[in-house]
Amino acid sequence: MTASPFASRERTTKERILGAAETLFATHGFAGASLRQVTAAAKVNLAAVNYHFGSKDKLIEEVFRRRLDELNSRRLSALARIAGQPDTKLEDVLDAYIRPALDLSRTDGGAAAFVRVLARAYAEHNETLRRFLSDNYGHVLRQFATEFARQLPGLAKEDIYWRLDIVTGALTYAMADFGIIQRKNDVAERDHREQAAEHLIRFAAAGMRHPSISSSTATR
Amino acid sequence: MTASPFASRERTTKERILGAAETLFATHGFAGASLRQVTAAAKVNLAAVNYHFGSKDKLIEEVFRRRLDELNSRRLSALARIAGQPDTKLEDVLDAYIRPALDLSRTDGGAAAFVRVLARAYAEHNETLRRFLSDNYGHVLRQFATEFARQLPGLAKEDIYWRLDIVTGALTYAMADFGIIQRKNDVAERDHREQAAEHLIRFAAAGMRHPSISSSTATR
DNA sequence: GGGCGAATCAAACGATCGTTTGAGAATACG
DNA sequence: CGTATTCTCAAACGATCGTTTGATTCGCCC
Repeated sequence: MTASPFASRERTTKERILGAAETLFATHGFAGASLRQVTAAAKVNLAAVNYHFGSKDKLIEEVFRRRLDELNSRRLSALARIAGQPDTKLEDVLDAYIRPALDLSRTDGGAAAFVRVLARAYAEHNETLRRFLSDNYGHVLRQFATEFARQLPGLAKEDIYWRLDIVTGALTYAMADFGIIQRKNDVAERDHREQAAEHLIRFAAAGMRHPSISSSTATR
Repeated sequence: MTASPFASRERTTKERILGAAETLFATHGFAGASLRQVTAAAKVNLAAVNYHFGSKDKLIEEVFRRRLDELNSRRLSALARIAGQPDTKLEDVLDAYIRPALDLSRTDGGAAAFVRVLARAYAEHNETLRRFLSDNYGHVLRQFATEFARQLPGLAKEDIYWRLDIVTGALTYAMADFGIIQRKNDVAERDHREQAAEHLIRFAAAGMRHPSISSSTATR
C-alpha cells in the first residue's frame, strides 16, 4: 500500500503523475498531451498510469476532482462567514466567489496550471464534463444565488442568474490569464493577480447592481 | 484552377473541408479531431487536405482566417458609423464590439461552430495562436479603446484596457454558450441570443462606467 | 527468513495518427 | 484532337498513441 521510501525523492508515484498531468494538460490539452510525456515528466514508468488510475480518462477525472474539491470548499466556507450577516455587502459576496478561484492560480504548488485546465475544460464543451462540473458546482452556485438575491432584493431571480453567469465568464477568462493586459516586469505576479481580482470585483459589483428592466421580453 | 463543376454536389472541395473542420474542431478540439474524421465528414479523399492546405496546421489557420476577417470588418464598420459622433453613447460602442461577435453564432451557415473554435483557441493558450490573434485584432482593440476613452474621459488609459479585457472575457464565454442558463423550449434560439446580448451590454456598460480608484497601487 | 501482495520495469501489442506516393480521372487550352 | 495541368483516389509510409503483458524488485508480516 505504502510507497517505497526512496523510490521517489519527494512524493508518491500517484501524486507525481497527477502533478505532471496537470501541467501538461494545461499546456497541450487532454488529447494533445500523451501519457508518455506525462510519465516522462513525472519520472515514472509508462505503465504506472494504467496501474494506478486504470486509464487516461480516469486520470483526467482525478486531476479535476483533486482541485475542484478544494476550490469548492474554499468558496463555501468564505460564503458561510458572511451569508446572512447584516453588514455584508455585495462586494463581499463577489469576493467569496471570485477570490478563491483567482487564489488557486498563485498557490506555490502545481495548482497554478489547473486554472488553465479548467478553462480548457469549459472550451471542450463536452457534455459529460459539463455534467461532472454541474454536479460538483450546482449547489455552490445555488447558495451564492440565494445570497445575491438577499443583496439585490429588487432583482428577479432570473436576472440574478444571468448576471452571475456573466461574472463566471469573466472570471474563467481571467483565471486562465488570457487577458490582453501583459504583466509588466516591475509588477510581481501576485500583485498582478491582486489587481485583476480588484478590477474584476468592482466591475462585477457595478454590473450586478445596475437597474433592471427585467420584464422587457426580447423582441428583435 | 477552378474546381470540376460536378465533383461535389454543392461547394468546392476546399470549402467542404473548411466547413467540416470547423465543426469537428469545435466538438473535439484541434488535436482531438483527426483528418480522417474531417475528410469523411466532408466526403472528400484523405489526401485532399494536404493537397489543398499543405498540412493540418495550415488548415487550422485557414479555419480561423476565414471567420476572423469577417468578424473583424463587421466590428470596425459598426464602430466607424458611431465613432466621434456627438450623440454616441457608451452602450453604442459596446454594441459595436459585442453584437457582431454574438451575431456570428446565429448565422445560418456553419459559422455557429466557429465561436466554439474561437473559445477553444483561447483555452489552448498557444503562444503562436495568441500572436496570430493579436496580429489580427490588435488594431481593432486599439480603435475601440480610443473611442472608449472619449466616452469615459475620467478614466485612465490603463483602466480602459483592464475593463475592456473583462468585457472580452465575458463575451468569449457568452459566445460559446457555456453559460449555466439553459435556453427554455419556448424561447427561440435568436431570442435567447438577443437576451444574452442585451444583458451583456448593460452589464458591461455599468462595469465600464463605475468610478475609478485607479491610482491605488495594489499592495498585498 | 520465506512467502505474499504491492509496485515498478522494459518490451511489445494493435490501432490510429499525419503525411506521402504514384497512378488515374477530369478539366483547360493550344 | 492531343497535350498539359489540376484534381482525386486507394494504398502505404513511419511515427506515435493508449494499453497490456510478464518478469522483477521491493516492503511488510506471520
